[in-house]
Amino acid sequence: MPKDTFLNLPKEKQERIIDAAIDEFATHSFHQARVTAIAEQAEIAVGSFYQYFEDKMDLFKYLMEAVVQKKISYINRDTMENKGKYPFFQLLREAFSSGIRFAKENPRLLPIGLMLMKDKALYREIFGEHVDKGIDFFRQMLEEAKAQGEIDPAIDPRLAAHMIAGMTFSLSDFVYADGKVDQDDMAIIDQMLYIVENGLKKK
Amino acid sequence: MPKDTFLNLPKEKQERIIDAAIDEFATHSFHQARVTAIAEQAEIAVGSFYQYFEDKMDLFKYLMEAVVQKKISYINRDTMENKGKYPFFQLLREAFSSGIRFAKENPRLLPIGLMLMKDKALYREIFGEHVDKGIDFFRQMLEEAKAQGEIDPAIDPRLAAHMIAGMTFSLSDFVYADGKVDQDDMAIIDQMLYIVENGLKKK
Amino acid sequence: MPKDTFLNLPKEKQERIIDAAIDEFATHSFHQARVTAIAEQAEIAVGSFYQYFEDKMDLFKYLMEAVVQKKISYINRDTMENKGKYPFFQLLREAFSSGIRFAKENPRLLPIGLMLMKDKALYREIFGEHVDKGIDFFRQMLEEAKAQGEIDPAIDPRLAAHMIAGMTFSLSDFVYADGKVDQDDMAIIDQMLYIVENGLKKK
Amino acid sequence: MPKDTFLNLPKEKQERIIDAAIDEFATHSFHQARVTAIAEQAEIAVGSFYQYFEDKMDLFKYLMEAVVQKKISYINRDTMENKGKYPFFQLLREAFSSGIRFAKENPRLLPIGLMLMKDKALYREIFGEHVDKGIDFFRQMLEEAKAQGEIDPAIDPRLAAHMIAGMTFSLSDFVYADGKVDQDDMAIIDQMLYIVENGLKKK
DNA sequence: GATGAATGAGGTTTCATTCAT
DNA sequence: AATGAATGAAACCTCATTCAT
Repeated sequence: MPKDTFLNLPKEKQERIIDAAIDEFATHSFHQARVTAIAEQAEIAVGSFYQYFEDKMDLFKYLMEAVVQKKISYINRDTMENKGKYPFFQLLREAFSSGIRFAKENPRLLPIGLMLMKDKALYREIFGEHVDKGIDFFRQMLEEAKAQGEIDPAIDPRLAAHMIAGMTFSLSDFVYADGKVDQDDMAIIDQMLYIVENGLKKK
Repeated sequence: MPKDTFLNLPKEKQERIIDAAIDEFATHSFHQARVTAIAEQAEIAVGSFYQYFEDKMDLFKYLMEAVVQKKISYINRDTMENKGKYPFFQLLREAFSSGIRFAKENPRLLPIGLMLMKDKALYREIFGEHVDKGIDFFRQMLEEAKAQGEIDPAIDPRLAAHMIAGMTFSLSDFVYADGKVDQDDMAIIDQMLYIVENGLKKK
Repeated sequence: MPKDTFLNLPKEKQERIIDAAIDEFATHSFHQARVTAIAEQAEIAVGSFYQYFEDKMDLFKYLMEAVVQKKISYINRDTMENKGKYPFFQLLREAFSSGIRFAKENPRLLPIGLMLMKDKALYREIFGEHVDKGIDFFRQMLEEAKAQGEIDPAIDPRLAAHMIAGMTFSLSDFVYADGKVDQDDMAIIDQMLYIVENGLKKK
Repeated sequence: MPKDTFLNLPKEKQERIIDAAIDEFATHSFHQARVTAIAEQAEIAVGSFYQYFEDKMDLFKYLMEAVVQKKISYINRDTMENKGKYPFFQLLREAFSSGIRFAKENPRLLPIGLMLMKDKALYREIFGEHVDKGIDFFRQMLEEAKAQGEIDPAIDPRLAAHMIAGMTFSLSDFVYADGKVDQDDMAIIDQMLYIVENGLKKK
């Protein structure tokens, strides 16, 4: 919820500010990140910063919401809208592949997301009490899949959801650590899915 | 490397300080954590803190090393020493079960570990350049298992190692989020292993 | 090298700060001098101080350079530029008289200069390795005068330079200790020169 | 005025402490000098320090008085006692030569003396209001010499005293800067005296 | 008398935020 | 709306001195 002053800014300027913020938060924890540094890199006056945002947290929240939006934007719309029609493992494949595409194209956002994910206090401040939407998302999918008989009835959806969520982090880490994944990315996803699928599916 | 002054302190006092430090680091990032708060909670003078430790980082490093030691202490010694003799999935089971026991008995250490794991700069400061021992550990195990024909030859050990490492985090998270896991912990591990085993093993 | 922020300040404010700094450094050694005291006396916030200067040393260096400039400004320009044309003892007279004028008109700067002169480590930090420009200056003058046959060939210019440099301190001290020298200042210089001249000149 | 505890200490220990103190004060201003550093180097406990001396200043004063005593001890006793009988320039020669001997044999004391000499506030704290005994000493000598007709009646004893005192500093500096003066020291003194004598004596 | 841990006031510096132009 | 100086509350850390054994 930045102020209107920010939203009325020319897009180019908005982007300069957002970019500067991303750079700062990508390399510093929320508390270490300096408003002054952001303003400097964005080539705006510090005072202006406070005409655009309530305070540092205000910008950070805005950033996080934007990140979430962006991440969602990577998910195939059709898949999104017709979730019910697709088999579980195909949805999972879409989730992973959108995740990896997002990670590859927005590498600077990864460390911010990770940091946030691990700082529960911060997370709660931003997304409220209910602590992990990602896990819930997978859990729901798993429960439906279980109901459809797609996966092994012995599986505890809660645990499996945690595992899968963890894997998406692994994927990100993997991409991030090894830099540009020039091999066939799909091959990686396929392998991961292959493992998960073998692990979960009904026998 | 705390100073001798600290090591000569009565155990009870040492613990008070360590406990206070854990509490502070569990709820604040390294930079956000305040020496003063630690001193206050431990009921010592700030000056005393600096007679015990070089500075905040010194304490943090000490804490991290202690955590690593403690974590290692949860691993069954026999398993540790005769790694070669056991089948891969048994070793994995031991790794998971020691991890979950550690997590359950030291819940306050989890957030610190997670935070550290995600702050690469801090991690490097403490454990040096070689960035992820955990992943390396699993990778090596996987390569040997692959050579032994225990796992699917199509598996990329590097990727699988990332996945498994990610899962240990999931496990911790799971334990942490749900608090005291009063159900049969082993059942959880078994389920996770069941999934992983089905995913990885040679068919 | 204060920051631009300082240089852009209204002269009046700059002076208030410089004055406060001089007062503080005149009565305290560099390490004893407190930034807070300077800020208080100058009636600025401590934070402002750090918008003007990098740190305490930055201010001190600036001050010292300003002092040197000011001291130089007291030397008659013509004498400065046509050094070669004037006889040694006339140059010396000019050096002494400019020194005494400087001392009389800037009494608060004296103790700072003296303190600096005696703290070799500090001196080096500010003016670099080459430790005593004043002495070198006199030595050079003496060597030329010796070559011109103006002074006794038995004189060791190095020693004499030390002596003369020492005397300039004496002069300053004299002025400083006795406060406003209301007697004829030139008479003092003349007497000093009379002594030195009789001591050095060729017989 | 150290406490009796100090004076009762075995000479060897007293010296270790004094030496450590000299080293510390020779390299740091009074305020920069650390009691802890002195205790460490002297291999005594900090607590012990405070059983020997009231505080840091107490030690410093004691040191300064010891230095003065030591300096005096370099002056030929006969010269001291029969001051009246000797001609002025011979006394001056004795003063200079004792000074140079002292400087050469106690090089570490020089920077301390210089520092003190330039920190009027400190000086006053230690030697009381009357600011410069050295200058007074020379002034008195000069007045007597003037009365005896030994020196030029036009000379102002006050100024000349300042000059001569300044020169003793020059001498010290000279010795200190150039390290071990292996040339004939007396030659240096003679030259200095030659200059001074020619400058001052009655014509 | 000796020890060295304990104390806390005080100093420097940073930085989010406000203010005046 | 834009600017960037001004502010002052912390934070870290040091060290003279005291205290308890």
